[in-house]
Amino acid sequence: MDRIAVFNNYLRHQGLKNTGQRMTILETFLGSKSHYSTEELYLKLRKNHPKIGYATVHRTLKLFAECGLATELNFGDGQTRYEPLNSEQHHDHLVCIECGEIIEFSEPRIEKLQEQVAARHDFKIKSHRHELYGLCSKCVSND
Amino acid sequence: MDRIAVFNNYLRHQGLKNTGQRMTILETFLGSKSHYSTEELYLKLRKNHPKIGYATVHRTLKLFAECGLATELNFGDGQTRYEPLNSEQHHDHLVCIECGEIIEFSEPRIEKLQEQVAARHDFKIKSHRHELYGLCSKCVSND
DNA sequence: TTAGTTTCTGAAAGTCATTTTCATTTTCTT
DNA sequence: AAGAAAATGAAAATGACTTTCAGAAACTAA
Repeated sequence: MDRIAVFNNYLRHQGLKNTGQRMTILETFLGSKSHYSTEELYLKLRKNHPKIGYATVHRTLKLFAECGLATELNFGDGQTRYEPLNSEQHHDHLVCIECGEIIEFSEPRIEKLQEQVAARHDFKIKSHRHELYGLCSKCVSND
Repeated sequence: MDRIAVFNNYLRHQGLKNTGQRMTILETFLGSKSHYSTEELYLKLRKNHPKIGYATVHRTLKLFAECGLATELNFGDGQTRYEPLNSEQHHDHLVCIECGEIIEFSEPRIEKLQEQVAARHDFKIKSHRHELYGLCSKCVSND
């Protein structure tokens, strides 16, 4: 089942309607590997679809997150970002505080240790956030 | 050098002034192990110091963060929280999504692995954020 | 297909935490 | 003690996000 089908299923299941705007937003969102904020996606969409409003983009991104097609990210710049879920393996992020570049990483050994930490505290993990902030290779050398 | 001296040093060094409000806020802040939001600290201060304004509390907390006396935390509830830096060992957080409890943990092996990840990407870490969200022991058993 | 019901949409207004403004007060330096 | 610089508190502004609402579009049943 591809991601468009996932979304349609979710809509039907929730008694929601499939609209042109939602499809347009989904296609644009999936067709990029960016970590969009609502604002950024809205501006990008506006070029070809000037009639889609900000509120619709916002509401639709939240729908993506609800149905598991996107993950909400927050890198502390005051804007929530949405990452398309590529059914790829789980990953976390390196965030360059100079140029804003976002690099994905995964480290199963860290995940393991997280589980151990949680077990130590009788804590049941539902989700986590792990971000490393600093300078990417380009910005390190330009300093 | 105790933490009050650290703050005074910082003020002098930046050409800022030492005021009664700043000292009051610092003492109250340090005299608790909470993870205060601006709002919470403001309300607590108001009991004994009703003339200290919200903006001053806010500005002062940012000063604490600047001079290293506090760490800004964000657990996704829409409020920035400030944690007094106890010159204790670095730690990260378990956050209970049911009752809001915040548990500190530290795991040097995770820190090590983070460094390895960064090295892999030629990335220079300046700071990081690592939070595990889920249910604390109490909330797990009440489910 | 169509009427009828429900949900959507976009624009504008509303929230809420945070930040800034500004007139006045306080601190610090000579 | 006087002048210069910064701080304060109240109120207004900001900015991301969320809600409202009236008209538009999508679904459903006959």
